[in-house]
Amino acid sequence: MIKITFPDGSVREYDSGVTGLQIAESISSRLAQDVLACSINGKTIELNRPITEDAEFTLYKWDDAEGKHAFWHTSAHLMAEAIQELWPGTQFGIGPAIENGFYYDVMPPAGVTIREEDFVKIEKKMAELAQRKESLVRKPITKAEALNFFGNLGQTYKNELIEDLEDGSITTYTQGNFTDLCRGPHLQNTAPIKAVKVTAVSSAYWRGDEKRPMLTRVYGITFPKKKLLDEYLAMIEEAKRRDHRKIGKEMELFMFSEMVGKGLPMWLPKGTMLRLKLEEFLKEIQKRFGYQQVITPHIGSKNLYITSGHYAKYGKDSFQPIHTPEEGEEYFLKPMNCPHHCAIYGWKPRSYKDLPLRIAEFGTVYRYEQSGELHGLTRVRGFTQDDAHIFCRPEQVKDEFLRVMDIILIIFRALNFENFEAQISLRDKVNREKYIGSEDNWEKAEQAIIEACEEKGLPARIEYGEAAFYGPKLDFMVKDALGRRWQLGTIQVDYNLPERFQLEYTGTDNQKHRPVMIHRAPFGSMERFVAVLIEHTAGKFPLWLTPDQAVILPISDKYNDYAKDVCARLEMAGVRASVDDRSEKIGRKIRDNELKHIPYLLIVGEKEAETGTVAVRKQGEGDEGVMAIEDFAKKVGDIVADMTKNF
RNA sequence: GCCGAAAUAGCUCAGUUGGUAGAGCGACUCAUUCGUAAUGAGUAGGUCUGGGGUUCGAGUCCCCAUCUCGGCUCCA
Repeated sequence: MIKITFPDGSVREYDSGVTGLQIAESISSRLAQDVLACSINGKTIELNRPITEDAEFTLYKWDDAEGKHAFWHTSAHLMAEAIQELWPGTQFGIGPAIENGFYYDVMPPAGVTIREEDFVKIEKKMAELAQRKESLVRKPITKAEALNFFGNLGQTYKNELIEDLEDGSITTYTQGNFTDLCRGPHLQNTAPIKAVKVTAVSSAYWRGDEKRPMLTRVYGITFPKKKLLDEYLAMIEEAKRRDHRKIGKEMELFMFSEMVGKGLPMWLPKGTMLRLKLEEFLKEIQKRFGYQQVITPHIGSKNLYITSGHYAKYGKDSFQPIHTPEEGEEYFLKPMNCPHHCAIYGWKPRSYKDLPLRIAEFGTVYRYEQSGELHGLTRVRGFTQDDAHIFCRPEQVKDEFLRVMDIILIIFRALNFENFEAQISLRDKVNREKYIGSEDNWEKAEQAIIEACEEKGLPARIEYGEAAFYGPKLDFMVKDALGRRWQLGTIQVDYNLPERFQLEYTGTDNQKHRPVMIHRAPFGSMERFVAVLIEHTAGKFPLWLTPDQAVILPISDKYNDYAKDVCARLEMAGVRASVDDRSEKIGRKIRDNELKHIPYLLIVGEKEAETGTVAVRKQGEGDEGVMAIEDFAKKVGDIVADMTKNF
């Protein structure tokens, strides 16, 4: 008999050799039906693997990450089997489960290219194979046997993988006619795979190395129920609907121009209004938190970046220097604001009484991102950081962290980012020689960050080895309505730049000391933040932020003058409104969603013109009745005041 | 940067094996003066991203460039 301990701590006894499935059956038949994999002592295994020792035991269903992982990993094998049947002679690379589904890197036989047109063929074959309910048979195999087996099949990529494995740890899994090198875990058979979708085909270098051959990467996703697949596809559609590039065009927020250059966004009037609102909002908060605004130039001399160390590190892969008529004189577009701010700090002697010194700037920076990496507003070559640098004494780090966190939390609350999490990036636990700064200061700062998160009640994940060489950091991620994770705000401690720029302050002891520098950007960049905000809200910005709070629609040309009058009176009362008098087809405009991003539609006609009123329709909520112009303005004003009272 | 796929009117897209460039929406004009998911008629808009080539003939086939998209890699 062996003792099996369940996650709730209860213990049951089973015969040695019992399988996960049998344990599930002993609990309930329903559970046995739903369960996909299990784990013993934290290691996920198949349901049909005999358990021969006392163990901590967990069952995984679809809702568990481990269950999905086994499901999709098995699906990857299933897709490989399908591809092997469709294109015999295909060589296989690796085929892991990923966050949403799985992929397999394959090298089809010469002359074959897998294209989108082939997806249905692959899906059908996979569904057909899944219905055979083939078991996945696990087999330990020696290294020599493995090399021989895959060598005979001509699977050179597999053999390369095997070379790196340790003899005795190698297993294969076989379902039907397909055998794959794999350590598992898997479903015990392919029967639960009920809905199959091949989602994309792309290419990827073998082992991510651009000098190695290029394999075809086929992406797919599978589900135990067709309904789940439909939901997933609906979610993808929703994501497309929310795409900030699409909404940005519809709302006329920003544009790109081939002539200006790729990755260089231009903010249109409405987008600029939105951005300026955000900037004002943050400036107001920063004023309260003791920041001073500065402005620095868009270029800096080569010497500045040699001092900062960026020249040595990034010179070649960046925008190339700007030359002047003077021989040998070089300037660079600034890739960050820190060196300029360091220069401001160093401009005059500083006392401990001056610290913390907080200098802020909406600083536009230019970085030569790889062309393939550019994406809408989220990845661009010129963007504006809501940057600030805090110069403080080491013992002030925690306090400053708390204050920056306050700012970030105010912003998140104001913009309804409810699902956010934090990641603390600390030093590697072992290799510490690569980090600059004293052990004492690092220790202090790392503790400060952890404590600050605890004090704020912020659930934070600690990642060791993720810190930059110059200091630990805290990043904020928000999850949008589709569960996608976005990195926004960041707070970073820096011991490096103060050192390089020889920044000092005079302490109470009348000695010179090195200040600590904190970089922080609550939005990250205006571009990326607006992109995330668009996708998060699907273009329905909070009323205080949206470029158009109301559009006035005269029911006919006769009331155009009245509409303009309404608009003027609303603007005087602080409501951002515009008139749309291009035609009288109000109904169709509403139906065609031409006005879908406008919170309030105000319809005016004879009755309204006579009584000085507007007929108010709140988008998505319906008619709110006829009200006096000033009453509507007050209503909007009240809503905005209510939204912004906590800022 | 690499691999692949696109690029046609302001927008969304169609354009069959190479044979006169299309639709819907939008814009404009005229009529209609209309109350919340479709008023009617008409007009204007395109060197089919740019440049070469093949061909009697190229939106369509080939080459090069640009930009966009999906990935890879990268991200101070």
